[in-house]
Amino acid sequence: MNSHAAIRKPGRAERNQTLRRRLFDAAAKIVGERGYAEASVARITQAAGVAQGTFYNHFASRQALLDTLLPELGQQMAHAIQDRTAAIRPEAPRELARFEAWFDYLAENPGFLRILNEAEFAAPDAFQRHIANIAGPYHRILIRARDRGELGAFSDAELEVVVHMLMGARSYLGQRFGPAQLPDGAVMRAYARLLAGGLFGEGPRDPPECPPSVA
Amino acid sequence: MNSHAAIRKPGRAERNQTLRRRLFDAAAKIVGERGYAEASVARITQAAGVAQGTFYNHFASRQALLDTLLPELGQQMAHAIQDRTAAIRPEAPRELARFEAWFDYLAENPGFLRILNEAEFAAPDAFQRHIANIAGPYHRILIRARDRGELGAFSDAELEVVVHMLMGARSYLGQRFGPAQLPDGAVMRAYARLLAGGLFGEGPRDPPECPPSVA
DNA sequence: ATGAATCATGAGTCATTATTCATTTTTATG
DNA sequence: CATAAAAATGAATAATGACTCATGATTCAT
Repeated sequence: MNSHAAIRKPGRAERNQTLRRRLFDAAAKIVGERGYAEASVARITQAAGVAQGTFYNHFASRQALLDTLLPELGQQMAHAIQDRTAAIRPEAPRELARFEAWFDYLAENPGFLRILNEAEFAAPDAFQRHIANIAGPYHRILIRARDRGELGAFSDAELEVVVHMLMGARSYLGQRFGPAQLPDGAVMRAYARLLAGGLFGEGPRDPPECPPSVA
Repeated sequence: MNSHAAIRKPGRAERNQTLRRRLFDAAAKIVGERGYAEASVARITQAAGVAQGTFYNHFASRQALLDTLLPELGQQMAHAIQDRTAAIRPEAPRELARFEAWFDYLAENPGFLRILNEAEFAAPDAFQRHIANIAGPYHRILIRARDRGELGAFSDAELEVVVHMLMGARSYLGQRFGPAQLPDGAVMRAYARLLAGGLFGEGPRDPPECPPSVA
């Protein structure tokens, strides 16, 4: 039914999808660079190259679009990290790989961290959904690792706390040490050391092996 | 010169201070409860019981007031925590006390966390200043503790990373487990365990000793 | 007390925004 | 091609908000 040449024949549904995506991408770019407050309908539609009224044929309201941003991009981020780390065992190097993948993702998607962090206030529902999306699977991963004997004896509730600690740590580190602000790999090393032996563990089990009993 | 009765004699300077404080407190309350966006000059002045124009006799602009919120309240918070933990030694229990004091402070000042976190976007200069105010001394404290031999062999740069990890962890935990949302003291226990032995430290030196291998 | 400086007031200005709607253009169908 | 449905348009609406300013009150030094 597509004539004989499949050159240009967008079709109404496909066209709608494309335009919706254009608006979404424009919003993501603006929010990532300048924040939610600057993402007015006027600016978004201008960046997408359509008239203001068009916006409301694709989204019920400005807030509706803003609420879509984080869940969608967040899933994208989660998949990017999962894909790179799912196969690694045991859990310790896998967790380090997740951490590294997070920074790589931030480097490739410079606007993401702002979209994520500011969402807590500019799109609270989206933010809660995202946190649940990430924390839930993360929690289950740690529980399984513990059951395999690869973690300390944390309870389920304690592991949930750990998950939020690690997420908070990533968020702050992402802001502060975004591109490459610290000498060499101090960020990775600090993270690895803290997870491997804690802050107060006498001798970290990295270069050596076991703490020398009393020293 | 105050007559013989020191009843009421505000004086211009003192009065100005009082009014400035009234505006500051009103803003802090509104921002803490409803966010920076809701803290319009109209609402602030109404809450403070003055006319809108009065605002500009005490602050150069709305943003100027918003920019003073976090640094001032942040110092207050820092002192509250310092006062309760400065004397504790060694560093491990002291760090735990800081953590506990943070949650106590949040419980007593419910608006603070929002003022802090949203400031990253609503008052970026103030936010950076606050982070520096907290991270700097914190970093020095950890460096001294390490030099006393109470920490693992972290480098200075690594300790800076640790500081930001801990700050991020606190921020996230504060949001998610604000009043008392987790069964008993799982938050404190998880924090203590992670700092004492890391996430992957085989046998944490707490209640049991080793997980039952396979179960 | 008096005049000058300081402060309080709130109505008015100007700019910005989300959203609607009458109209036009495009797309699909008979 | 003709017609109806769907989508695009952009000007109009209505609300909000930061900031200004002319006016009037208060404070202070003399």
